[in-house]
Amino acid sequence: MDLTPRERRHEKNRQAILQTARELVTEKGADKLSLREIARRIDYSPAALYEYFDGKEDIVGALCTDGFKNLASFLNRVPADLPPSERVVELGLAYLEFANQNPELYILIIMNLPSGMTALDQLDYETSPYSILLQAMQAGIDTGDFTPREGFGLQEMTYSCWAFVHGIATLGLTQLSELEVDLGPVNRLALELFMDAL
Amino acid sequence: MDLTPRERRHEKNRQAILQTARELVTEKGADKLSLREIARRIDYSPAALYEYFDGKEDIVGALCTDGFKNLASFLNRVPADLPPSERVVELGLAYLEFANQNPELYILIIMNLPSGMTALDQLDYETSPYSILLQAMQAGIDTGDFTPREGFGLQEMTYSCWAFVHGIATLGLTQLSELEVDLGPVNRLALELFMDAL
DNA sequence: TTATAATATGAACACTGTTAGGTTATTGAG
DNA sequence: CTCAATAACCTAACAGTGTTCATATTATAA
Repeated sequence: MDLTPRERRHEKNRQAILQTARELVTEKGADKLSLREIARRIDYSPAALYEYFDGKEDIVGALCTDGFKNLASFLNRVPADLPPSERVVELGLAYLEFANQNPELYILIIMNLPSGMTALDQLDYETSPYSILLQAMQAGIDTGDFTPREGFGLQEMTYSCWAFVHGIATLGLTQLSELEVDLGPVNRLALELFMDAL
Repeated sequence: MDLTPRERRHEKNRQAILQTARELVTEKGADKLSLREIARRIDYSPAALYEYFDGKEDIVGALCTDGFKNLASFLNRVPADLPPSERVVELGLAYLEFANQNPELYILIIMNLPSGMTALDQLDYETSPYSILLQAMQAGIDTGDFTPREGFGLQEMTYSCWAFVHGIATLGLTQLSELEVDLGPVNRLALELFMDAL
């Protein structure tokens, strides 16, 4: 774990690049992310970035895995001892909170499947958003709060739930972004209703 | 309604540009859409496109409004005389079918709010996807199939329904695109379950 | 046929991501 | 401390991109 000064500098510069990229995305949108602009802001030549990343795709990839962890941390703030259906609702709202606080980043994450690593493949990550939800759903089934049906078991319930929240998030960020109404209460009601159906 | 030869030619060229743009999007993805490539394929100089469109944004915009109409036509194939909850399920599945048949175009449409014209603002269009769903939901309320609640009336029910289907669509196209499982049956079950909750 | 308006072009500008080759700075070994 | 090795960095260039403008070509209407 003890790094040489050189390695520390390297990591520092890497983070500076990533941080600048994040800023650029949040203030100008994902499509306007530019390597040359990053280089300008941290006083590097464009080519220098290739000492730290393989290219633009690599930087975006790093931004995504980073964002995923951040999202997971949002979800982990939800108390684990809530009744299952309540917990799932809170997980959904936490997910939506992340999306609303980091709109451009969220869209970037969603739209960018990190090259071969589908979100479902991150199942092994103990802290991955999907597996967090999966565990909560399992708990709900165990307690009898959720009733699995023919052809609609744990996987399908989790999938549906994820899709619902995901849909609310993207809809709010794209189609309804100019709507000034606070959809928080509505979303809570919708999620609770959805829980009743499971 | 009678157009001069010149106007006919103009419209023809416009459509050629749009058609080529569509092809380019569906085969290479929305982010790889290039004006110069369009020009190459229809044997025009890049600058000539500006005789027919104001620029790239304008072309993408046209592609979107066009796609919206196409989506609406998918929805309009759903029989109008079905029982409301069945009809809404079929509307959802038709929506998903459109998304799966035109994945890149669907994402383009969703991600591109046509400059100030929010999807909800298209409410006046008699044939807009949202208003089609809205009417179906209203019918469901009238027949007593859907029960409005405190703070969760027609608008909110439609919004939730839209979000759910939308979430399934985008999730399938982005995160689960490599999944070879046919999600059709699962989606049907999920939608039916959702209807029961309303 | 000719004047006018609509089309189309070529060349340029300001960008972008990426690569190759050369230069400077840092490091660890002798 | 010296010196070779390597990491870090830069300049310049290439191949793209969207967009603009002055110019040329073409088709239309008088």
